[in-house]
Amino acid sequence: MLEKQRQQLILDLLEENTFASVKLLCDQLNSSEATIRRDLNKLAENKQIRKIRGGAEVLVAPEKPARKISGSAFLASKERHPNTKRLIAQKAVELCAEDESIIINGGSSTYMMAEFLRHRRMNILTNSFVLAQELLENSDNQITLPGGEIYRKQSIILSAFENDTIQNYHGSKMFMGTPGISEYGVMETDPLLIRAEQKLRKRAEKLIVLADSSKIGVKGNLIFSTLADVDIVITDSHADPIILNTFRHAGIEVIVVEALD
Amino acid sequence: MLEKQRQQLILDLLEENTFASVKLLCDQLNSSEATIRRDLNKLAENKQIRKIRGGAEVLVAPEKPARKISGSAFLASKERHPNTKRLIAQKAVELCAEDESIIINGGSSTYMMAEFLRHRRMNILTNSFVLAQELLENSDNQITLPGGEIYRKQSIILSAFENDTIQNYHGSKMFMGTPGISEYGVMETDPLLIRAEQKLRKRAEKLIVLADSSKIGVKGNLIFSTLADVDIVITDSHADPIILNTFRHAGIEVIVVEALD
DNA sequence: CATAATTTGATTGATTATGAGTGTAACTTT
DNA sequence: AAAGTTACACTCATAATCAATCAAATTATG
Repeated sequence: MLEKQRQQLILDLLEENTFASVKLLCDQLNSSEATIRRDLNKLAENKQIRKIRGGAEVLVAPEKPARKISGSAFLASKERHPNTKRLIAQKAVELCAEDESIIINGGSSTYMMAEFLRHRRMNILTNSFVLAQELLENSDNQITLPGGEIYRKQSIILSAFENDTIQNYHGSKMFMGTPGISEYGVMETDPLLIRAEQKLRKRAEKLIVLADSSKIGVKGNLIFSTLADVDIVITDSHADPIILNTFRHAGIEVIVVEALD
Repeated sequence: MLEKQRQQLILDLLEENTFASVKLLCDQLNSSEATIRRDLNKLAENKQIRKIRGGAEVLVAPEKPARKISGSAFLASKERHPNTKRLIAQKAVELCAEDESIIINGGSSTYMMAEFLRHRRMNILTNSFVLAQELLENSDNQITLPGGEIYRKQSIILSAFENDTIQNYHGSKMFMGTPGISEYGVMETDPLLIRAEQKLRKRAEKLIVLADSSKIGVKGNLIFSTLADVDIVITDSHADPIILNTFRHAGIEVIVVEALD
């Protein structure tokens, strides 16, 4: 990770919390104590943060942002292929047996699984606060959450530390969306989330990626996992067949639903 | 690939991610390090990007996305003394300073604290899913959750295991309601909840009990903690003064608000 | 087709960032 | 007050990044 990028993430984390310990930052940013300390010194020199024993805090409490409360988290997001994504989500749920234990990583694709989980009765571990909310209200599934602070930007629970409840969880499948999947693997954009998500991955036997055709072949961003670590990809019929064959050669089961929009 | 084309792709990639390392750009654009560096130099000369060690960043950071929150109504249980309980909750919040770290145990009494936490900015650890929901939507407080499954009966998170995120949490105060408090201590009805709640208790310096007059002197059920472990009791003016004196003798600070209904 | 101009990629050595180790200071616990 | 723990600044060896140089490859031009 780049120095500047790391420092920006430190600022972001402080924005969320007003305070962050050195240990937490090491954990979150995957860097050594020495590096984090150097970063904190630089940021403090530039009057961007205030160093305090054990970590750092924001200089001035940030402005309270005007808040708009509106419907569900992802309905607002301008999705491009809502109907196709819905079909993909449905197919994902169909892969699950009753009473199975699964893991659902937060995101707009996986959020759509909620509709089809309504009349199921499974054990679901999810880091998505809004999905947990939805499932708690409109389904009979057993919901488990990882511990941690709620990352407001995406209302996802950020488990900072290694020893967490989820270490005792075992899921047969983990479902996740992605901004892109290619021969390089599955991508993720948020450096803060990626580690927590990879921790989730370890708790599940199989990884199932929900990726509509606009995600197929898209590279860039951070690599969440290699193709070798992916078991199933669910996509739609507009996906490039050549790339899908690459996936199949990598031992991935590719499920194609019909593209609707 | 043409030079101009390559440089446009660099700009596109930066637009997406804010940062890009030289290595990543080499991979993405299939070019050598030297070429990428030359591109970056040109783009930087034209003030299209800013070079940083290891890569480049966009000139102006993109706006952070607006917060996404979904709404959910909490069905307030038909309590017997809603106005008095509200006053007690208000008094409880008044005990807290800005930026304090506190723990709020789930329950109908403590849920009412949410209204008064609206314009505060504190670090709040709570096992109450609905309280977390409410605070996430209507306050700027930092919310942390213990890991575990959601106990539907009370929508409280049940941390089953010992090694949890909350072991790293430290709160100055823990707030809790109770079905009864007497010389035997603070009571709790649910055997499933009591252990998880006692674990929370250990993470806080002081224990503050919210107990309207109908709870004072009530025995029975399970003992959550002895009086020796209680620091403050907030109750109303209908409470039996003799029992309140017992509390004071046990070293407890008793705060009495006026009974309204 | 040959030659010049430009672009590219590899190599080099200088510069800078990183992580581990160490001793000291600050804070806690006993 | 002493012992123990944690945070911290410092040094040093290693690794990564970078600008400069030069040769090879590509493209343009007469």
